[in-house]
Amino acid sequence: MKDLIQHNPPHPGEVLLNLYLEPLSINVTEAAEKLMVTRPNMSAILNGRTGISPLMAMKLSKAFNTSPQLWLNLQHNYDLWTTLNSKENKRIIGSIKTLVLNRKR
Amino acid sequence: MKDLIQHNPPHPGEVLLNLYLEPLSINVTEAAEKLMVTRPNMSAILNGRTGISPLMAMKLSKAFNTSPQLWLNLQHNYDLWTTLNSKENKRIIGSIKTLVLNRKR
DNA sequence: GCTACCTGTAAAGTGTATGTTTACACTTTA
DNA sequence: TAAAGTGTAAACATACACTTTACAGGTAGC
Repeated sequence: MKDLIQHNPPHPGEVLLNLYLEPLSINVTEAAEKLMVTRPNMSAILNGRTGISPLMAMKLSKAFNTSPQLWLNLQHNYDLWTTLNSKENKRIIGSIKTLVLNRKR
Repeated sequence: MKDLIQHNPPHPGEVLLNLYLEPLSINVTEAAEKLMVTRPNMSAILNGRTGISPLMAMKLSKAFNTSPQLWLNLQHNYDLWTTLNSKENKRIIGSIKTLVLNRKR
C-alpha cells in the first residue's frame, strides 16, 4: 500500500447525484425536502461547493440505507486530496519529521 | 452489521496521547514543536476540546508513519457519536425516511 | 525557599465552513 | 405564456480550528 490517497477522488455530491438520486429519479428540490435541508444547500452539496457534515452523513445513511461512514469517508478522501493539492500545505507536511523508526541507529 | 457506530469511542487525542506520545516519551510541548502547532492547540487536541483537521491528519501520518485516514476515521467516529448524542439531532435524523427499498409493494 | 520546566486553559482575534432566508436569472416543458 | 426545476449570489448566524498572549498550578532540583 504505497498510496492511500486517491488520485482526484470525486466529491461526495457527485456520488450522491450519480449513484443515488439519478437512479431513483429524485431531483434536487425533492432531495432537499426529503433530507430536510434547503434547496440552495442541497445544490451546493451536489455541485461540490459544500461538504458532507456529520449530521448530513447521518441523514444520508438513513435515507439510502447506507453507513454514515460511507459518506464521511468520501468527504475525507476528497478533503485529503484537496489538502495535499495546496502548495502551502505540501510545504508544511514536507517539513514534518518522522518520530518513529528511530531504532537501529 | 447492525451498528456501525461505536459506543462511546475515544476522541483522537486520547489515542494520540496513549498510543503514540506516551510510548515514545514525547510530552505536549515537544509534540507541538514536532507537529508545528502551538502548545495550546496541541493541548486542546489531546484533551478532546478540538478535533483533527485534514491537515493535522496529514501531519500525524507523516510523524507516526500511519495513514491519514486512521486519524480522520477516529475523528469521524467520534463526531458521529457526539452527533447522535444530541437530542435535537436524534429528532431530526429520526424524521428522515428511507428512499430505497420501495420494491415489492 | 527559589527556580526552571511542563501543563492546562482562558480571552481575543482570524480564517474558514456549514447552513439559512431571500432573491434573481436561466432553461425546459406543457 | 406559465410553471417547474435549477444554479447561484448576498447577507446573516453559528461553529470550529488555530494563533498569540497571558495566567495559574504542579513537579523536580538547587
